[in-house]
Amino acid sequence: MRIASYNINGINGRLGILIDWLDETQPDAVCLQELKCDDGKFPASALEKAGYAAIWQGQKSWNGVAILSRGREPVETQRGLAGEAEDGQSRYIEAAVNGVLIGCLYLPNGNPAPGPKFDYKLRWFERLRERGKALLASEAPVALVGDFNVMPTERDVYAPDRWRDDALFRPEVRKAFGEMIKDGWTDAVRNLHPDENIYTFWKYWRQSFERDAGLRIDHFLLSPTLLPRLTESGVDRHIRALEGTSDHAPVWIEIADAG
DNA sequence: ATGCCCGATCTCATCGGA
Repeated sequence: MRIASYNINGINGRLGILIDWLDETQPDAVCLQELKCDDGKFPASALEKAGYAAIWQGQKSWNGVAILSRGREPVETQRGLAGEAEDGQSRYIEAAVNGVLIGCLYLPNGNPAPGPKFDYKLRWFERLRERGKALLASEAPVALVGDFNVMPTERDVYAPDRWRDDALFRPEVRKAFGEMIKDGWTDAVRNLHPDENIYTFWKYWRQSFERDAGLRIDHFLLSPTLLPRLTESGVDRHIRALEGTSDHAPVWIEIADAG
């Protein structure tokens, strides 16, 4: 079973790229972030023609997350995170797909830091952590998938010293990610490739992709009950090279069938 | 130290992204 994550940065503006990539790589489940469209403008019928059922949590202009499932309906288990009643930002949706519980998330960017946006990021991270604890306690096979907006280690940044004070790399945020690892989650891609420089995002500016000046910020956190089935991971870098593409590349993992 | 490049928006400029 292939599970992919893709921050598409505007789903309707890049629908052709998305459909072609689905046809090419045929992931079984896809977590999308930054839809940048409200619920009514989500391209459900085009995706259905491509063979994918979907659930989504849209929002006009910003944010927005979706889970696609190839050939079967995702069974929604939650949308949004508890703990902040006034939160109108669409950043979390969760569903069971083929026996795996998948939480699709788009963690807040948090810049500028310090400031209210950074505070919101840290609160959101804690709310995710709480949801994660409940999922771990269930002992279900779970993957928390998406754009975490954090580089967990120096290896995940092309130039760490330039990012020290950034909301994606500040100690508070890396610590929050580390707390989830302590809770029992495993960073799937890093687990398979401990010593490689792997990036999933490159700025549009200054020919970042051509220079491979990237960041690894799109992650898969696996529960201990799912981790033994992890076999492979990769980044579809050729998608980032296309004209009119997102600033993120799709990332994927392979999960073996349940024993 | 700042902007660069992008998408969305009732656009001709601003915000948010990371």
